[in-house]
Amino acid sequence: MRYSKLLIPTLREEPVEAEVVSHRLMIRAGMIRKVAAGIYTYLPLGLRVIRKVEQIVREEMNRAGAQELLMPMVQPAELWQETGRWGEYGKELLRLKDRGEREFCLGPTHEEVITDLIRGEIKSYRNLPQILYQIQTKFRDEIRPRFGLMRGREFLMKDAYSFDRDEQAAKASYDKMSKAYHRIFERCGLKFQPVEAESGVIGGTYSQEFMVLAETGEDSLVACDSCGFAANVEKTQGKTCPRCRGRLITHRGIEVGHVFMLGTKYSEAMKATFLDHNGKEALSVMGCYGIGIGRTAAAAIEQNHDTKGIIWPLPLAPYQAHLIPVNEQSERVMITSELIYGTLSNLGMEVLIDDRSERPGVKFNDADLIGIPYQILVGEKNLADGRVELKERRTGKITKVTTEEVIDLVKKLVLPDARPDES
RNA sequence: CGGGGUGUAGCGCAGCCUGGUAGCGCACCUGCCUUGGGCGCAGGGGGUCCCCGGUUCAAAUCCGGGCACCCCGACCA
Repeated sequence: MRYSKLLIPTLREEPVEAEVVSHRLMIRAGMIRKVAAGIYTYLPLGLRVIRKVEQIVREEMNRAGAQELLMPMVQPAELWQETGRWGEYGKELLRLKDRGEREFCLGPTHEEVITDLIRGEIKSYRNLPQILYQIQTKFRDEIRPRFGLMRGREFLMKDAYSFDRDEQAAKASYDKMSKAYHRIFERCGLKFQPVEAESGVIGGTYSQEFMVLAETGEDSLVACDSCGFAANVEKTQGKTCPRCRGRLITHRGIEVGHVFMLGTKYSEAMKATFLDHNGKEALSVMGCYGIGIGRTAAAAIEQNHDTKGIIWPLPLAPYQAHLIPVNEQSERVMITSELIYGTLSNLGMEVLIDDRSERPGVKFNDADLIGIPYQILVGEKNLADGRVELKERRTGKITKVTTEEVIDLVKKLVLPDARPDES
């Protein structure tokens, strides 16, 4: 894509409202803009990153045998009254009435809706297990939204729900999802730690949180230095590991995913039953599994940035290569740039070419801020020797090579991770 | 929801105490100039001073009420 045609409103100055680095950098890099407290517009660059996260999540959910569906954001009060959560959920549940004075809420989660679906459609053990997921906008009227996409009121979440014939089968679904989560966060290029956790308002028997390790994280977790046990702080008292009595070390983290064994809490309340192989009525055993999409993107920035800006892990980068003609008035620079741009694009790469009529310093600084992992600099200076520069954003390392070589190099660096361009 | 703070141009702020022509930097537009790290010169556009009410000859400024947003504490992907 051509920079001059894109809406990427970068800012030189620090937005004062933003406290944490991911929030600041997302605003400065022109990825998001605030509409109201905890409610944001994703600009083109931000949306591309969101789509990258979504796509990885989608691929791994599908690989694990989950099926994608899409449920409504507006949900009728009746379903919530059935489980008793209309009364329990409190002010975080944003309630509204339609023109006929019927009560609804904006969905903060979808156990009621999915259980309603399944009880109507699944009547036999032969149709179990079912794992269904969606990537959808949630609304939780948080007491105090903050930190940009890290804790918004409106946010994108992948939520999955499993239905099984018994505890044992449910555990298998749970393990499948847990394994998928490991793959997802690995593929996103994040350092993370699964921890044992409480199950909170969602209810259920046990749960695991997936924490991205970052100093600025809102959550604390403890990890054993000898046996690998890890838990969130509420779950563990004491300084010694409950498993092996080793030493527990505290870390900060950002909760990006959560897997729950729900048991029969919802199937019982909503009478989601099926006939087992003896023809006897039985309750579905459920699990639910969330991933904060925007929060994952924000966590990636918390973990990958420097004083100049964002350093995207390649799989989440809005573009894979950032081509900078240093002086767009030089014919030679432009011819070489266009050649590289065309060739890389034809190879299926996502290339951003900065064709703006800006001074070099502006382009360099914007490039470092936006944080695309590979920059290709084309300027008179090196072109005199028939060379261009390949700069790695993370290390700042510059390699001077010929045009043919840079195409070959970037191809090798980028294509093993290349995904089809969804836009 | 409690405590603290802010609301003036797209962004960052000054002006408010002591009422009297609404300002500065960045960004934006035009022209010239410049092109390897956020150039330079000249000209220019842009404001319900958060909203409602009050005091006053006169309110961004003083008073009352409301709203929004930010920060600190208990819940959550």
